[in-house]
Amino acid sequence: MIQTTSEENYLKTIFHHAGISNNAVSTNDIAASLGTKAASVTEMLKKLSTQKLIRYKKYNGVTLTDSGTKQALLIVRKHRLWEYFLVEKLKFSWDEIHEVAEQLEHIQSEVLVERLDSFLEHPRFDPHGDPIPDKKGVIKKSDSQKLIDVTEKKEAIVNLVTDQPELLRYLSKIGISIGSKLKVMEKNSFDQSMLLLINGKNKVQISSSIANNISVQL
Amino acid sequence: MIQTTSEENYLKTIFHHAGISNNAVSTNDIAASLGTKAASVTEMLKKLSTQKLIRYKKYNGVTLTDSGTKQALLIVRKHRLWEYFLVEKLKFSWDEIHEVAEQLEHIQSEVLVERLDSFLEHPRFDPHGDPIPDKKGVIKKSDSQKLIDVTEKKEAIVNLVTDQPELLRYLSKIGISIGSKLKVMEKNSFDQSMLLLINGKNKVQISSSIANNISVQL
DNA sequence: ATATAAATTTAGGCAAACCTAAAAAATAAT
DNA sequence: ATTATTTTTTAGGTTTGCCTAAATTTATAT
Ligand SMILES: [Mn+2]
Ligand SMILES: [Mn+2]
Ligand SMILES: [Mn+2]
Ligand SMILES: [Mn+2]
Repeated sequence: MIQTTSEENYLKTIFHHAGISNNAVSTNDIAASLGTKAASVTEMLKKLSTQKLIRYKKYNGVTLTDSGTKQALLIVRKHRLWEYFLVEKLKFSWDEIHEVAEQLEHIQSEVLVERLDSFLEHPRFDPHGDPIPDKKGVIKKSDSQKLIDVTEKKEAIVNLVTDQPELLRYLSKIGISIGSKLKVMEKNSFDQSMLLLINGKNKVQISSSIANNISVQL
Repeated sequence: MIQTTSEENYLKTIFHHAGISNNAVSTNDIAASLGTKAASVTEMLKKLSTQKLIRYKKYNGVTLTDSGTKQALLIVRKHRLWEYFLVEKLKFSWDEIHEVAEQLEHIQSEVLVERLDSFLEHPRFDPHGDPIPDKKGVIKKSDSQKLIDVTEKKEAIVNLVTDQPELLRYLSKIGISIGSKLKVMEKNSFDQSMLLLINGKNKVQISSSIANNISVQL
């Protein structure tokens, strides 16, 4: 069954909130993410429920069924493949791509996704470091930890950042990208801010909210 | 002002029916093309009219305004650029691309269109030979005539075919593509069918309805 | 010129996806 | 254990884009 763009956006949002362990997601959280109102969410949950894409019991939040998860993974796959395309082929910067990918992810054509994947030579991560699910919806788990949890004096490689334009532009400005080598010079125990040495060159002080949106591999 | 997908489809349909000289287009023709009913068309015409995209007078058909023409040309530009992309980069065949391009043409992002155009190195014709409007909406007119009008014994190069999947698959089967050299061996004056020599190799008999959907340059 | 047919518009409804305001249920605080 | 707060659902509307059926206008045929 083919979903509407709106239904797809709900599935994707539920997927992102549920995390790997498929926790129940609340009506309010969905509404907040989608910029709609709780009443609208309730309506849509009923619809998705009759389509067996979610498990919904009044007042109890929702979880994705296997079928719903599969659909959500396909949308995420498309989103990330298109983001990779925009950066690698069309020379967009990583902060310009999300909105366009939000549109492109809803293009309905199985063959298009697979041809795009081949053309891009089966990328495994999008420009922000997020893993791209394969055709079957399998995601490669890379071990990664938040920069904020890295102990002083340790070195680490950036492998994932949050896909938020303002953050991304800021990171570009201070010279952080996927693959950057960071050394944690100092951690301020009061406000959790950090002094970083980036690629062995520049020292930059970052706040905890920045450090919270960067993940690294040691 | 940003148009809905539906509004864009109406503009594009009016554009295609109006031809170069921007003739008035009838309600019924629009309905037939879009697979909707005349009543729905009338409704939409009122809406497009208040947006000054068309000139509409009850019972008199519609014409595009300059603004409407500009919008239509942009949609056509996007459709054809995406078709070119699908064939040249993703290795689709020319009969598989129209439906996907119908979706892609509605992606809203000015920068995307221009980056795509650059990436493709500013193609001037789509895979069916249709001209791609430039950024300003200018279309290069190539002189071209219908194969059905070519006189016996003349040779000609295929430069445009109608974008209809069944036709395209048939042409592929008999070995006709853009750039093929055709020699008109015989014209049957009874049913307008033709015997063609394709690229100096194969002789193929085609009906008038096929010949009507192929254009050539002498 | 008048009757018939075809094209177009109007009137009244429907489904999707949103909204606000009010009611109901669940949670938290005294 | 009540009361207050928060969360969620229900009820009733709106907009967009579609529909059918009926009315109106235009075109065609006798
Ligand atoms: Mn994104
Ligand atoms: Mn991303
Ligand atoms: Mn096409
Ligand atoms: Mn085409």
